[in-house]
Order: sequence, then structure tokens, then C-alpha cells
Amino acid sequence: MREIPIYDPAKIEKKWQKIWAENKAFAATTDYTKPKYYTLIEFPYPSGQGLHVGHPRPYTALDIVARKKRMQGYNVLHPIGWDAFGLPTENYAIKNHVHPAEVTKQNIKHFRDQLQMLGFSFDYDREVDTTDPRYYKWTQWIFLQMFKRGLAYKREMPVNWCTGCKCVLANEEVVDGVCERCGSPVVHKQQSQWMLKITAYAQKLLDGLDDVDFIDRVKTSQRNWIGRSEGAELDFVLEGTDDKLRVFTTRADTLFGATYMVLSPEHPYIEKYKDRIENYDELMEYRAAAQRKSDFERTEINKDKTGVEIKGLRAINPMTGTSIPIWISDYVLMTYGTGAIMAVPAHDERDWDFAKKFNLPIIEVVAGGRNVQEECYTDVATGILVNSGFLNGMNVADAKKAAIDYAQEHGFGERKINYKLRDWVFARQRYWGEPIPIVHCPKCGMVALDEKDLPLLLPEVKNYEPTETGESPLSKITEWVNCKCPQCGGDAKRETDTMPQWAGSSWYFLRYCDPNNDEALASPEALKYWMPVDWYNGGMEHTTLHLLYSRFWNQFLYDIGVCPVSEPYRKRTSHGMVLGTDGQKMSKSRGNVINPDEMVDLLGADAFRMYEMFMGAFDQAIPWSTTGAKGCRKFIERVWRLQEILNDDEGISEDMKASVHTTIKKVSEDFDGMKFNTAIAQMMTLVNELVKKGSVTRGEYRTLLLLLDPVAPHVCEELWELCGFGAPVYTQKWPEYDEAAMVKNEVEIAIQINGKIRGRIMVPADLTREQADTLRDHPDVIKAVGDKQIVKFIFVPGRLLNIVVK
RNA sequence: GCCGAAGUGGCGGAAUGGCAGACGCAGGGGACUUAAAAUCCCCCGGCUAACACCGUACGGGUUCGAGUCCCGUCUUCGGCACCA
Repeated sequence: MREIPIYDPAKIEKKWQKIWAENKAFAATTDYTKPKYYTLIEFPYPSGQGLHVGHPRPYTALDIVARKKRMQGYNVLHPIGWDAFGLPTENYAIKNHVHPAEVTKQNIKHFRDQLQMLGFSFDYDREVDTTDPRYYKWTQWIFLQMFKRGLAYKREMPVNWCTGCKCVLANEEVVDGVCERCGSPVVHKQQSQWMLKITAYAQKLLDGLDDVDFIDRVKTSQRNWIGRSEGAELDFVLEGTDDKLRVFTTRADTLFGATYMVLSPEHPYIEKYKDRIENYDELMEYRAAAQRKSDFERTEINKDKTGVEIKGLRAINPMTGTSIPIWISDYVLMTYGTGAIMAVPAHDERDWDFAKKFNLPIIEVVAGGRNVQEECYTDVATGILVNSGFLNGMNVADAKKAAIDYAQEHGFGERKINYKLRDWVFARQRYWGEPIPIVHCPKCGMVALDEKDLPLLLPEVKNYEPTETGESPLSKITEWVNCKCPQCGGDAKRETDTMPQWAGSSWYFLRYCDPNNDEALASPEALKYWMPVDWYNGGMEHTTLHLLYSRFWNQFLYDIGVCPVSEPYRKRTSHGMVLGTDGQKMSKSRGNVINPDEMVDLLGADAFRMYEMFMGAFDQAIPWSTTGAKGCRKFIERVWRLQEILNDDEGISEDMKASVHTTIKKVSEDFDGMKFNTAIAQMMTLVNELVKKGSVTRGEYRTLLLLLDPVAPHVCEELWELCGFGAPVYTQKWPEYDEAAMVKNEVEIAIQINGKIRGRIMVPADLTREQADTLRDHPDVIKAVGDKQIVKFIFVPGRLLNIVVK
């Protein structure tokens, strides 16, 4: 047995990190003739706490993919950057009286050091930082392009106002009626807001999903969020006027059963017909009460319906000519459809509840259910129309079509598609964000800054706290706010809102392609070569918003000819969370947070990386186990000690051929299929075999190190060097497997009688179904069958023999 | 309520419809050692002396054969919540 050095991860990890950095081992080249591969992880928010053990899981996974693709000859772009604008940094700055830019600088350094400690093969020459003016210049530029095309606009609207952050939140940031970030109550407030017209892209965002390789649940959640629904808009004449009340419905077939209507409490007709309405005050009271509730309360209390009838205003059902009452209720939302509905209590749960409570008539128009007076009937698949004039006898689908056609012919309606998706509130009254490059001119109105004046820099301020009025701290810097109008040259004022954190992350993948370009967000050549991202991995929590927003920006940039592809990501996967040892989400308050620095001290970066991958299925949440992680350290030491039994044979020994090639195949396929845990298990199996055998050839060791390198790169490089295998592993080629070498001569198969195992026999590996008939004479088979009569003889090559007897 | 994912040993988890529990952790036994650590070998779902039998949330079904497919039920987790 040979004398070997001691495995000292602290030493060899530093050594190789230095060598990689000095040689720019992982820099993507600008040789656009080579095949490319673009791997992307969601760039982190550099928080003050540093990395937690959740970060390295997706990073290691795509690092494995990137390292393997490089070895397979691809020009790989595997970049990293910082999504550094945002509230926690700003709050820290307020509390500690430091400039957020200073805090950001420190946090980024901390994060970068930690990532380097783990040996990720990022191309650090392409780092981007969303708070860098050279970066946000282009974030502002994209905003201006949207503004010029009417996709960025300002509108007076009720906004979610966080009483803690003193700032407007997107609907998506309000969770259970409180601020997602700080937990303070959220109230409604009227304010003029910057909006991005993402709704203009609803259908494109939906269609684009057909051509990309996202896991199904991601596609589903995108589709649900966009929420396309096909129906019709129909007009109901207001009795005694020439005016019409427009509703949206997906159930035009049930029009004969519409026995009343419901308006949102904010519906403009209440003002318009104020003089005709007898109980206006009562309605106002109801509206005020509804507005005091947050959206959450309005929609959460769904057990008990409330509402008030509008006295003095009625509508005519266009099918039946009947006069029907009109109510207001907060279950009808002004923000969806037309803010008014026709109520068909017999066939809609909500309408049914409402009708029951207020004693409104329920008329069955779709037969097939039980008594609609007692139970609502909503089955559209089997119902047949009744009490509906010319629609009688039709199924629901045909009746829908016929009803809408009729409405169209008679001029009271048309087909209409609605989306739940709403426009994106795109402004924060905060300091630490991209300034919106717009000037308010008393003469010219809202004017875009000249593109040559970008970036519009964030000015220095003394105090980062938002003002009590809810305006951004920028509004207090008069020398910055007061400016000249770019159009007329007169006195004007700058917009003082900043962009939300989502802005910088909506296009960063484009910047990585050409991060130092001052003439464009990236050169057309670079974008054409690198885009789309081949594999994007991120958290499940970003599969709705970030994914939708960034796809929207990319599609917009495609439409204006900046980006060469309409869909930015070819493949999107999501990783599972790393939970605390107690199976709960890690959090400071639970005290179950695992610190990666300590783990690397204890295990070394290679074992740490390996455990992150070995702990379980990549897309599932798994609790951390430090003792489990030690198992990976043990495995690496086992690989290290293979040196002791290394012989001089450069080839692969005959008896190991099948195992080695099976391992190459399994590891190659499993890395591509995100099954990192089983790839590692296979390598463990191979090592166990080698240890058992007591000797390993240089050829076998080489192959093992090449396969293991993406997971545990430092130790593999070190062993490679110790064995004198030549140029570093990162310059080597990925091994290929030989299907023929994997075939064994003989295999053990199971003998089953009526599906129960009764023995095992060795048979030639290539035994076919036809040849298997000879097994009837095999002594073990004869014994197993006994004196029973054979009914059926089933042979599965290489697997088993099942004999059905009676 | 709706959408999605998932229920397999003490634990993390493996299994193109074909020998359930690969691989690892924890545990037990042994070797080596003055001793310990490390390492190596053996055992490790239940019930059994053994054979047998029973075992993949529960109840049915399809099949020569089901953890895997179908129907129904329950539970857990994640997301959305009156979207007409």
C-alpha cells in the first residue's frame, strides 16, 4: 500500500480557487463560432446576513451543469450578479446612518467571498450590479422605450399603502392584508401611480409558454396568473332610459335565468343615476364600509354575502324582456370585467348564496341537477338547456355559442376575452431604486429625458426616510427636483418616484451577454449568440411574478428589435428549499439556521457541495442533516484513499468495464436530468466496488475523477495533479460510455410462480423470449412448478420469468 | 373552495408496469488498537426458530405482474383566493 498525503480541504480548496481565478478558467469566450450554453441562476439579493445554506443548492446544481458542458466542448456562460436595490438595505441605511451604496458594497463583497469559498465556476468578469449607474442606465432606457410606446403610463388609482414602509405595494406584495416585507397593515389610498401595461402582453405571455421547456407546474402557475377566460360582454337596457349596463359573462347560455344584476359598489352608474336612485345615501354608506375593508377582507369573508338593492333603477333582461332589480355588493369587483354582473342564481354558487340571502328568484335554465331552489347546479359538461326559448334542448357549449350569436345579431353583445392579469404598479416612494427618467413640465406635461442624458443618477441625500406625505425622499432635494424641460427648456420638475426592485431583475440575463457595453444594453451580436438562456433555475416563489415580468420585458424588447428572441428562457426548473433539521423553514426566530461558513469549516467545500446535491431530489424541500453531510465527507476521503491501491495500468480492467461504463452513462444522464442524488449514489457504488476489489487502475481513477469533478472540483483537481494525469481537469474532455462494454455475459433473473418469487437463476444476458422456452427444462424451474399445470409462460429478458400455473 | 405537488424502513431517500427499500445517515455486532478516533467486515421493514406470510396513506379496479396505470377517499405541504 502506498503512502499518501493527508486530505486537507482547507489547503487544497484555496489552492485551486487561486489557480482557477488566475487562469480565468471559467470565463466565457467571445468566440461566437463555438456551440454555446447559457446557464443562469437567479442572482441573489446581497443581504446583510450573507449566504444561507439554501443559496448553494441551486448554485451547485447549475455549477455541475456548467462544468460538465464546458468539458463537453461548449462555450459556457455561467454568470453571477447582484440584485442590490431594495428595502432591507435602505432600512439598514436609515437605522445606521450609512449610505445604502456603502452597505451594498460591503454586502456584495461578503457574498462574493462566500461564493468563491464554495468554488463556483462563475465568470466573475461579467458580474452585474443593478445599483451600478452603468447598469441602471439601461434599466431607465428600457423604461423610456415603454413610455414612448404608451406602455408606461400614470394613473390615479386606489393603491395598497403600507403603513410601515410608507410606500405603495403591488397587489402581489400584499399577503393576508399585511405587507409581505414588514408585516404592517396595508390600507387603500388614492394616488397617481406609474403603471406598466403588462396586460397588453397577456396573450403573448400565454402563447409563449407553448414553445418553452418549463416544468409543468411552472407553466400552470403562469397560466393561472394570466387567467384567460372566454366569454361575452352583454348589454342590459336600464329601464326607462336609453342607457345600457354592460356585463361580462362566461355563461351567456344562462341568460334566460338572469333574475337580477349586481354592480360593484364603486360602479360609475351610481353617480350617473344619483337623481333617480331613491336610497342613494344607503348605497354610499355601503360603499364607504366596503372601501374601509382591504381587498383581503373583501374577498376573504366569502361565507356571508352582503349587499343593498338600488331603489329606482331596474334593468331589462334582453332575452326575456323581464324587468329585474339591480343590487350592489362588494363581491363584484370594479377591477375585473366591467364591474357589473348578471346574476344567474340557479347556476352560479355566489349568485345562489346571494339570492338565497335576499330572497331573489331562482330560475332553472340548465337541467340535469337537483332542485335548484335547494342547490346550485354548475355542471357544464352534461347540462341541457330548459326554460330558455330557442336555446332549449341544447348542451351548454352549443347554447353559449348560440346565445352570443343571437346577442351579436340583435346588437346587444359580443364575444370577449378577459384576463385576470392586471397592470403592474411600477413605482415606489423610496430612495434606493432606479430614478424614473421623466420630467413634469407645466407646459408639455410628462416628458421623457433625452436618452443621451442617461443614466439619471440617484442624488446624494442626507436622510433616506420616506416623507410623511408618502412622497419619496428625493422630493426634498430641490436642486435635483428642479430642472429644465427637455422639450421646451422651461422650468420643470423631476419625477421623484423610483422603480420597484423587480425592474433590475427583469432584464439582467441580457446584460450578462455583454456586461460592459456603453452603447447598448448589449450588442446585437452578443445577444444573438447567447440568447436564449438554455437553463434557468430559480425558486418556486418566483415562478409567477419575476418570471412573468422578465418574460414581458424580454418580449417587449423583442418587439422593438433589441432582443433577438421573444422568450428569454428555453428551460426553467425550480429547486426545493433547504429546511432546518426540524423540518421547518429556516428562520432566525426559529433558531434553526445553518451557517454555510461553519459547514465548510467542518466538511470542506467539496463535501458541502456534494451533500447539497445528495440530500434528496433536487426539486423537493429537504431538511438539513449535518451527520448526513458527514457521510459525503467520508465518501470524498474514500475517493482520496483510492490512491493507496492505485496500480500502473492506464486502461480499465476487464472486470470493471461494465461498472465503469454504466457509471459514465448514469452520471451523464442524471446530471442532465437534474437527478444529482442518484448520480452521486452511482459513483459511491463504483467506489465501493473498487475498494472491495482492492485495486484501481489509473484509467479507472481518471474516469472517476472526471465524473466527480463537477460536484467536488477541488479534490478532483488535486488528485488529478497528484497522480500526474496531465493538464487540469477543467481543460479535460467529459468521458464517453461504450454501450457494448456495459453488457454482461450472464445475468441473474427471478423465477416467479403466479407473480410470487420462488427462486433465482443465472441465464445468458442476451437470452431472447424465443430461446427462453428452453428454461422449462431448467431444474430450478421444474422444481418451482412442481406438479402444477403451466397456463402461461412469461419471460422478460434480463429481468424475470413468471410462470402462471393452476 | 380552486390549482399544484406529495404520502415508501428509525431518518434523507432509490426503483423505463417486472426481484420494493439502491445510495447514504442513525443503530447493533465483530476485527484492528494499551485505549479511543479513524478504518475494515457482518446485520439492520414487520412477524417468525425457520419455511411461509404480511408490507409503498386507505378502499376498490385493470394486469401474468401495480409503489408505478384507472376510479373513489383521507392526510400533509405550497400557491391562489367571491375573477362573473
